[in-house]
Amino acid sequence: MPELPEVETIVRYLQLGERGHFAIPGRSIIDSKLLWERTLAEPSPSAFKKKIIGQTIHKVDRRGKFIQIHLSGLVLLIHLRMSGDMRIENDHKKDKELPLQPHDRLVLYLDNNLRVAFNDTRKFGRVWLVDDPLKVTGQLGPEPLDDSLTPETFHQRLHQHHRQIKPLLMDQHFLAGMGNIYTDEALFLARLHPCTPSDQLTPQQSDTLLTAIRNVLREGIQQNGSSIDWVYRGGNFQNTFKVYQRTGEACSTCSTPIERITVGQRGTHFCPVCQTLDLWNP
DNA sequence: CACGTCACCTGCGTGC
DNA sequence: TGCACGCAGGTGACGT
Repeated sequence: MPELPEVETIVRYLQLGERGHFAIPGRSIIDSKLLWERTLAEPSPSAFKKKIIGQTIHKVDRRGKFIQIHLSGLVLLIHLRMSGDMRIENDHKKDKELPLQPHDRLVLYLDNNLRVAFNDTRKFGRVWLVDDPLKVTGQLGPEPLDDSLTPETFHQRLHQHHRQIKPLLMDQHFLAGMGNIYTDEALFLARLHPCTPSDQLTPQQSDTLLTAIRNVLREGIQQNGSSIDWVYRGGNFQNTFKVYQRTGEACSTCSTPIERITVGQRGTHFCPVCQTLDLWNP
């Protein structure tokens, strides 16, 4: 489910709640419930409970695909992996607690009767409670939407590797936030074959690629993310996919059927005519 | 260093 | 209807 735009959508939801209700900044945490132990990467379940109770939520932001909930001196980091989601709701009326949902893995109880649930069907998601978020996010590459990443730097970084462009873009050490959907979409916009060696891009192609990446991410954020599971949140990006999961459909540019191949063990969608692999390009 | 394979998990769509 | 199979938005540990 979540790539950068979906994580950004969730972060905004945690910051603002819905229609002005359910915002979590300013609240304090009065209890926690861990329903699946392996969800918690760090620290131990008992230390987690002890440390998190009494903490105040100061702000929520994002680094790559990590949600960062800044507390009083500690930071709660959440990675949604494939199927994670966050939900804020009214916990109880009087003494009766609302039943939890299937696949809820961790629940935080706030001081105003709200509860925040981390729900994760496939159990791949992870949560860390640490003093220094860089312990977890320190090795991430640059934020693609940050202006400090210039086209020149991006081009240089591409040329520091000799790798297929798609797996490189999805490598979180190289760039933080790209996933399978947005990478396929960006490569289509930039007219680059997913297997193009990263050090063969011309400065012009690198520039076009960075612009394409920023365009798909911004569009994704504007549409509140992509997935089917996100419809309730207003996510709409799936309706704008040009290649992802459109195998066999006509390319929007040249009408050639979109192809699906496997690159780096991931399903990869592209137009074989618009996205040619020219290994001899100047 | 680049790349392949497997592991971690559950659920859904497809085709027999 | 039942069932096997392939596939899924991510990542990290290994082996070559």
